Amino acid sequence: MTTRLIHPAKLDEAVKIAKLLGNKTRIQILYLLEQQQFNVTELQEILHVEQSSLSHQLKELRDYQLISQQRVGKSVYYQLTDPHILATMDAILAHTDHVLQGRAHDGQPVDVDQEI
Amino acid sequence: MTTRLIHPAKLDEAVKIAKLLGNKTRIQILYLLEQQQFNVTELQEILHVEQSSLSHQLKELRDYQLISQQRVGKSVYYQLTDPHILATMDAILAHTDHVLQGRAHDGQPVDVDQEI
DNA sequence: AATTCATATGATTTCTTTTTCATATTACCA
DNA sequence: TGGTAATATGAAAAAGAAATCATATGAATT
Repeated sequence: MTTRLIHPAKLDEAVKIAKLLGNKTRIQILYLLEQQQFNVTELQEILHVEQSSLSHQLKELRDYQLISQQRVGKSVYYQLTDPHILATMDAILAHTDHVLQGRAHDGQPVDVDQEI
Repeated sequence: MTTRLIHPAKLDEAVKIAKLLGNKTRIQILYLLEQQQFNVTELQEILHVEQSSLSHQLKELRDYQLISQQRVGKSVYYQLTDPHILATMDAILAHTDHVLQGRAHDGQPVDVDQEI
């Protein structure tokens, strides 16, 4: 019987993506930018993350080319570069639903999104 | 315009899953167990990971109920508990392909899997 | 041109994850 | 029953990621 492993280069890449998504702030940023573009101040207010910290996170997403910047006067707007990542995020969120459903023993439906 | 955020509980869960997949050994374990069950020694040999280290990784996957154990004599066999995770993994691997294709400038097709 | 607002960056500190080491547990075998 | 093979576990060490702090940059405003 022949056993397959994930090819090393592919594996590295997969781990990188998963790590990027393995952070609250970064997931929320992607989730927000899916809806529209935001500048850094707006993201800061929505996410309650400190300026520098947010900036560092944005850099990670930029470095991986998931988002891109565009300067408008004093502010910098961010948008999704690679909508393909949304499919991956959706898969994770779908799994999340699956898990939350499965573990919700009180029969209450799980509230999925939150308006702000 | 109304902006949506991911609900906190869901977000936490999503981050957990993503983190679990954000590790070479753990992804490979899931990829292997998708194919068949393996005991710890077999996994060790295939993955070249030290016994204790592997055992700790298996525990994480167990704790999150992605895999389960079954003792057979002296050895312990592991299997996937929640095949739903495979959809998530596939999405990540698909994104990986997308990225590797995009960055492959030499026109060479990217070798995806590896037999062992 | 000096000041202020928005954002970025590098270095340091703090927190988290992973590995390693030593030891425990459980089953099999002589 | 004592020994050994397979796996698990807790604690400590090492490696990695995130937050914080101080400062830099770049555009607007006075």
